[in-house]
Amino acid sequence: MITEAAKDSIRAVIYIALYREDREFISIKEIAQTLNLSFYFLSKNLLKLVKAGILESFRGPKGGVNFKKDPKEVKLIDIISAIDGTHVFESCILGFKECSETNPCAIHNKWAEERKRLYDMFDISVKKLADEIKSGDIKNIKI
Amino acid sequence: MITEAAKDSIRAVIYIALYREDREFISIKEIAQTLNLSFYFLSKNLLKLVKAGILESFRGPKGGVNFKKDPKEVKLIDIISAIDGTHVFESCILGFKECSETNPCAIHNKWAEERKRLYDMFDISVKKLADEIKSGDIKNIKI
DNA sequence: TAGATTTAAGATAAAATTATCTTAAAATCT
DNA sequence: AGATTTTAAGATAATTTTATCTTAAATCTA
Repeated sequence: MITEAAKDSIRAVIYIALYREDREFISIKEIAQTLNLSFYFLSKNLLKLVKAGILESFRGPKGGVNFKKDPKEVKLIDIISAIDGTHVFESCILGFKECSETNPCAIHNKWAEERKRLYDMFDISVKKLADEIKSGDIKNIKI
Repeated sequence: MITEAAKDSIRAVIYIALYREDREFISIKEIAQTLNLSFYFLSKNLLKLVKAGILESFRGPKGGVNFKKDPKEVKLIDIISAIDGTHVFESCILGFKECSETNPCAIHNKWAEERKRLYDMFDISVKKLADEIKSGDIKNIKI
């Protein structure tokens, strides 16, 4: 559905939103350790978010990453888009180049609805998610 | 979402349901050529369906594959299950081993609903799909 | 029976994803 | 200034998925 790279990145971004508080930058090492992720793999993936303009980074002691865009404006779908692309949400599930309402594959109608729902599921801002978590709307939450 | 192997296999199985008529076996070569798939890759994948008891096969001229189970009893989810497994439909989208109602990840509730819907989307028999196609309920269909 | 056809099985390789390491560059700290 | 910390960039390798080929086994046809 989404790659490991996208999963890790989503978790990292939620972590940043939750724990940045008034810090300038959060080190990738801290994120990787806390979330039990590979520092190497996470570094590469977060770099993609930096290049996509979602995060900014800073080198040296006190360095790390943080949001460049306001987390209100960053949606999970933006993370997935920067890491995996959006092909999954836009294309035929049986792999046909030209699959549409007028020229459908055998399950076009069903999948067309579901892929929209999936897109909508990820069309939620990191800020909103972080707020839900902070407010305790979700108990025993884990990132 | 599902692998290329699963996509190809679903298309092949629909093809068999549509075009087997009263033939004993349909050759993999015919299927691959008609659906524009790799004969090699398709052979390997259909063999998995044979081993899963969904199809049966026969060697030699007049050989090929055909349903072992009644296509009424074969659902798309069974194809996906035999090729990809059902992990996608059962597991946390952020990759947590123990993600549940009482111990949820940040998007557990949303994903729990969507993955059920996805499962249900594939919980349709090949016979039913083939009938929908034959009856013309779906126009300009392509397999 | 000999040759042709078709799936079975396993070897090999190409491509994509994930994982790890090394070196460089930028910033900080002493 | 020199050592340390941290991201950047690129090299390398492991794993998984996809793709292709070869040989074997089963079956049919002539």
